[in-house]
Amino acid sequence: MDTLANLNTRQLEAVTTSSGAVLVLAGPGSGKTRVLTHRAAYRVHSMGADPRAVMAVTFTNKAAREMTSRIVELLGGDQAHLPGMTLGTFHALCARILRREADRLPFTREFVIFDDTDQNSLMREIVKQLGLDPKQYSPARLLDTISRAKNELIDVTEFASDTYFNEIAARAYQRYQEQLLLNNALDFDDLLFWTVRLLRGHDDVRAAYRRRYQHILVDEFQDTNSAQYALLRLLSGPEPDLFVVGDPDQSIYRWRGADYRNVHRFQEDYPQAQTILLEQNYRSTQTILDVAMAVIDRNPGRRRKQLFTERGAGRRVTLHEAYDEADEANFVVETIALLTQGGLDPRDCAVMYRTNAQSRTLEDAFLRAGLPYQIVGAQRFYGRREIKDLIAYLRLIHNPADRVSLLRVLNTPPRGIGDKTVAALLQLAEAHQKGPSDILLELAASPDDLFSELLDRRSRTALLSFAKPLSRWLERRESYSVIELVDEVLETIAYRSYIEDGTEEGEQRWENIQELRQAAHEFTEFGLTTFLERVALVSDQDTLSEEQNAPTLLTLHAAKGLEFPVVFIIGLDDGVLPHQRSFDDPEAMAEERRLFYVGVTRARDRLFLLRAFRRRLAGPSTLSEPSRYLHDIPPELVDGDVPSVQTWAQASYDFQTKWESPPRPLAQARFRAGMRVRHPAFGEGIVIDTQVDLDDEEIVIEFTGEGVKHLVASMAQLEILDS
DNA sequence: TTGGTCCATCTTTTT
DNA sequence: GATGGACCAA
Repeated sequence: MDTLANLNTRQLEAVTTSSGAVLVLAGPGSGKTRVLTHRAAYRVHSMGADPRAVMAVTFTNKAAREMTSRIVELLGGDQAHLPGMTLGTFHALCARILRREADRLPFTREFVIFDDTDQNSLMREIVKQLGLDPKQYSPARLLDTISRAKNELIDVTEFASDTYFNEIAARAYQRYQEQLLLNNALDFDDLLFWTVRLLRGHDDVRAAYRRRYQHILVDEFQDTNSAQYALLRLLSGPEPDLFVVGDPDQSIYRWRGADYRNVHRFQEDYPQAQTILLEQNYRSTQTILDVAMAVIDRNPGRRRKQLFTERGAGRRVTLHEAYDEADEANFVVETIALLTQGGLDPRDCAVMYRTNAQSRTLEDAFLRAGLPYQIVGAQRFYGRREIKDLIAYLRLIHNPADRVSLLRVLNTPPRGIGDKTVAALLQLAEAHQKGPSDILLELAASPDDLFSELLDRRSRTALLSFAKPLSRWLERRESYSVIELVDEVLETIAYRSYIEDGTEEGEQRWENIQELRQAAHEFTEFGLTTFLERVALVSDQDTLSEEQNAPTLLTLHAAKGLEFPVVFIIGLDDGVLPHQRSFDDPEAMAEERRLFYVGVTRARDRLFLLRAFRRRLAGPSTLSEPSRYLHDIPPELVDGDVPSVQTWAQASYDFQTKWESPPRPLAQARFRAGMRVRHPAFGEGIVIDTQVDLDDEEIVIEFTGEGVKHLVASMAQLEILDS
């Protein structure tokens, strides 16, 4: 094994520097993962560390997997070194600890993990219970407030009811926590929250984990939130071997509680910490790096990095203004087709966007062109209705206390259990101080004597049709494998005939179920608990396969940590990127800029930046302004031989002056089809079509030798020759 | 009382 | 263009 070969001086220093607290500030493409994996391997191989004492934390399972295989490779492909090394996401690690220590906690080791859909349905119920107006107190907003509190490790009793909204939120928080425990469920934030509580409250547990994890390594440190940081401090103890790698410029999860200031906090909390700066980039051309720096250097209050590469300048960045989002998508598809014809692998291309909604137009364009693509996230597999249904059945079998899952599947497929019957069941449960599942099971055991007077015949029959199979599944849950349970459930509830409605969509849904069956099959030896946990903790990034040779479509968030030879970033319009929801918050705006920076720095060789002249955001399509980031890019880095760049530059100039002037009244139509006109750049042409749009007129013109152009009357200096 | 259909609503990013 | 809520027929 050679853990130290092929490292530059800085990287070598990071890998071999002695124990203690070490902070590596690593620019994009500077070998961050490399340093991390080498250090882990070096600890074990050359310093004689027990692999069991090494813990490496990442944010996605994919990153964890990748790290595992790279460490294995470094250790000479010798799997024997790895057993016992702990590699995983914060959430997976916490889930593991909590299951192990469940007897000290207010839930059992069978707890389920609620995803956002589950959280939402629970909160909706609570809003109803509290008699709140869901418009004013939307479940999403309440959950957001609660999540933020949990990330700051603030529990219900500490939650400040300093505003009227927070007073309401405090009540919702209280209920929400009660209901979670009643369901024997934890949400994502709870995984971290309870682990910190556990370690803080139990000296022996804390001591045991500290003894166990002597060497801790953290990837993407800039994305840690307060709870995660507290957890790291608790685990690493007063004499840490704590190695964190991050880049504040790539911090893009503030909205999820991440706080890049943890980087500064780290330096304050560990005054002896070594800080190592990695600036040499092994990924991109210098042009791409220069574009990236030009953009990010405008963010205030940051430590500047001078990114450099030995790769040379490379090609200039291509800017393109499309007419609308369909045109934008077509440009992407056509360009990829062209590049592919030139010998490029389709899988070397990636298309990135700010919001998932933007993927639809792209998918359309790819489909129409008959070209394959793969997409990360969007409608996440485990978020699909049919998958959630089946998982809910499994979760219920695993943990009958899970009311949210029970209520989801109780009448799916429909079996005559409507609102009234559900209400009756819940009331009965309430009256007997039991969970609704317990009532169902008792009903199944003795249908006649119990509750008969409390439920009308219809409800009882309907409930029995669910209760009977449920009790049968519960009897079998120990002896059956996951796949056997899945098949048993599918069979009993006749799920196939329920979702296959003859449409293509139904067909697709059944195929998804088959895919889940396949996944369940792979978990035969691990059992239901592990299966459900994995299902709850997979992320979109984890779904990316490298097998398919097709371009990748993904959000800028999902792109972090990846790289592609050719990158398209679409939707460079103000309001999309930066997103309009961030406009009034300077911190959020700084994050939008970082997001763009992340996108740019994914590119190895070529970068295409696209925007659309008009775009549909919400409601009708409107004219859009170019993203402010485009103005920050030095013109000499931009490819000038794309004809539309001039149009774009002019348009952007005109837009600026236009938006600064007072709104104009509705435009008068000046042009008609058939008119001959002259344009300063395109020459003479014939008007094909015109349309008045609010304060302007759009004209489609066929220019001699230049083809068809869409222009706007106020911008294009058109001269009418004759009509 | 249930279950289907229709309509309005909104759509940032996700472990 | 999905998702939840309101409305209506059986």
